[in-house]
Amino acid sequence: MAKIHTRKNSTQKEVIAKSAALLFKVKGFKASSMRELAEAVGVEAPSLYNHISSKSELLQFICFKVADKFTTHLSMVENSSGIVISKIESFIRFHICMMLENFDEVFVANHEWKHLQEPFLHDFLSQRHNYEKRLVALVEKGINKKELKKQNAYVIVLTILSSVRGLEFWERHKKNINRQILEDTMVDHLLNGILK
Amino acid sequence: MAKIHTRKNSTQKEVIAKSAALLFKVKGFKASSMRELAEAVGVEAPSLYNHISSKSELLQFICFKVADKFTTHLSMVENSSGIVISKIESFIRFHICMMLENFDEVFVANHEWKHLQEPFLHDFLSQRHNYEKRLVALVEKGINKKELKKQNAYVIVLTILSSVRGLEFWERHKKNINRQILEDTMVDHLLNGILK
DNA sequence: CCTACCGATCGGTAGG
DNA sequence: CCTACCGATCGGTAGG
Repeated sequence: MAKIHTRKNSTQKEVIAKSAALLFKVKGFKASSMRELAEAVGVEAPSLYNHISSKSELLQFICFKVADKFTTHLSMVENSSGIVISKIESFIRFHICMMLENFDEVFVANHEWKHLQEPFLHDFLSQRHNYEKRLVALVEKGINKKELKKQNAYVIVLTILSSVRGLEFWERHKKNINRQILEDTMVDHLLNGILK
Repeated sequence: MAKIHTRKNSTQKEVIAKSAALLFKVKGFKASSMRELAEAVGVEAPSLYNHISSKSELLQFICFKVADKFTTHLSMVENSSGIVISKIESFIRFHICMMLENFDEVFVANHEWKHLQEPFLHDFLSQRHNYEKRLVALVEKGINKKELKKQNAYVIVLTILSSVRGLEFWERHKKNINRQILEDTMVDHLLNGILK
């Protein structure tokens, strides 16, 4: 009985968070009101507070769920066998996949994190910084092993991360182009630029 | 006398817009209050309305100033002589330059345009769409002339635009790396990925 | 889950 | 350029 109660609560929280991600993406965190969110969910605004403690907590929930997924995948890639270049390809394809399949949440994590409250803001930025550092280390490993051209590893990581993030602008054109062509063209462009 | 009055007004409006760009960048448009802006400028909030008509007008002013600069430069590139690849290089370097020298305004135009009111929102998006279309045409011309690999031109434009926009994340690290290295590494990475 | 409601803050105006 | 102020809206609470 207690178990069911808990499960039902967390499910409803996830329903709210899903609506919140869409709303925050479209209007931005600050411009989204709890009354709008309540309407999207189908309840009155005060009822939301039976499932969440604040508007801010919703943003935390969304941002850290996204951050965890990226971190988890990177750990997997790091621990896998294979050459560096195929690890980089795997990480690029995962980013593209996340952009296409969890668009609202990834968008919110990318654009609205600045509205996180401390200590969550610091934690989030620290996680992101650590993520970038691990990617730089991966690229440097590829350079040392002569798999990649000798270039500034940080700039390369910046370029790759930015490019895949740019799929935000993709949404409008989703129907006009095949996903596989998108993914392969992008991977090819990004890898050919750094391959030896 | 009338001339001086006009000039003084427009100057003060530009001072306000400059402070607004910084504020909107740091806190976002919706989270920035006119009282904060007034404090940054050094007056009381109602005094701002002697120089601007609304908070929204400030956002328009910033966004369209940026859009105009990009459009103007692209026209120049299109009308210049030379091979396509050097036109693309010129456009990449101009974007990098804008990111580094008009960071606040470009950031706001990139992130806060969604808060523009109609009909300005429609106008802005239409300008941006037109800009992208002209870039796609340029890349396609390069492909037809066999200067570039045969690939989907839109994905290439998307990748390049996103990469240079990614310099937003650069600011934090400005002091740690030489600007010329940044620019050259990025141009090299992006061009080598599409060169034949 | 709801109705009723509160204190804070917002963009902007009146009037000088 | 200022002081004084307004109506609207916000996130969130009380109480049932």
